[in-house]
Amino acid sequence: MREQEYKISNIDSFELKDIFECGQCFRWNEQQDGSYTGVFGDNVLNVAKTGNEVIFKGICKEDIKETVEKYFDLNRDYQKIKSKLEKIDENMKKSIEYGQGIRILNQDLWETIISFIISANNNIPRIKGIIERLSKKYGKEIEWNDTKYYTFPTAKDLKDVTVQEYRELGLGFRDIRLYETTQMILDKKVDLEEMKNNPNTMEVREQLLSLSGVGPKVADCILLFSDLKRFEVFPIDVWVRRVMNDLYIHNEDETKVNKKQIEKIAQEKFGDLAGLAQQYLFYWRREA
DNA sequence: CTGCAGGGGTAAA
DNA sequence: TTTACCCCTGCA
Repeated sequence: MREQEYKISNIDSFELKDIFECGQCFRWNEQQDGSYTGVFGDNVLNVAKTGNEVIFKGICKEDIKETVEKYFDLNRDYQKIKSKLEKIDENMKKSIEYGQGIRILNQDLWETIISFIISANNNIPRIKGIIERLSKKYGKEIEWNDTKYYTFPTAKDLKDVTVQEYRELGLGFRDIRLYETTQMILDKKVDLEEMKNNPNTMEVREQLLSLSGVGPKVADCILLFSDLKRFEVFPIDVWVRRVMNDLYIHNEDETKVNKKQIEKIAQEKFGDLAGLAQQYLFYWRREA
């Protein structure tokens, strides 16, 4: 554990707000000066951007350059992906213009599973609150700049936590789901390491769906936002349903739009980049 | 002030 | 295909 710093100049597709507010993560918070501080793995990092320079600094377990490159997906050519998506239609072009600085983080699989189970039928401020309380109570403390931060608890950390204790943290009806999923993962009924090595996304998806509290939407978010990094999935929530209906389907009642129909259009239009297309459309529709 | 819908869905009926 | 679910917020 040591304080480190790393700077990058002239990086494309990297805007703090786009990355941290596009709905993929819950543990990054904006600071007074516009920078963001967050916890991931055993790291506490602050990210600031001034002009065309991005500065990462904080407590980092391994080498900060490698840590940052992996977590922020820096080795992927977003420019190339975006220029491909832009050609699809005017809507896609507009949404990419709006969220041009998005990068899809490589978040820890276990943390992503638990976080998105918590996200079900829930709103962001409350999701963030629950995750903070969970980390504070069961995670590991890391102090930096006179502030205490807490790592996301591991499956082992949660081994003996009861359903009632989850309820007291404010998890609501998600308490039992968190408990059951933690046990399933500890018992290796679902093997997370094996998943990362399995190139068959639909097979991995099925395994995720067997976890308590993981339905189609949560499974797709996990596939896209975790270090599984499967860009061909297309998570459909109320906002995506809304934007897809507005743009391509034009049904009078958006809540009645068939999921299969949305999936078909997404597959045809965006193919193996559907996940990223979804993120631009989602962010654009929700924020703009 | 009270009542109620709705929020980045899931599971069970 | 429909409905309840915990908790919080916004609004009638």
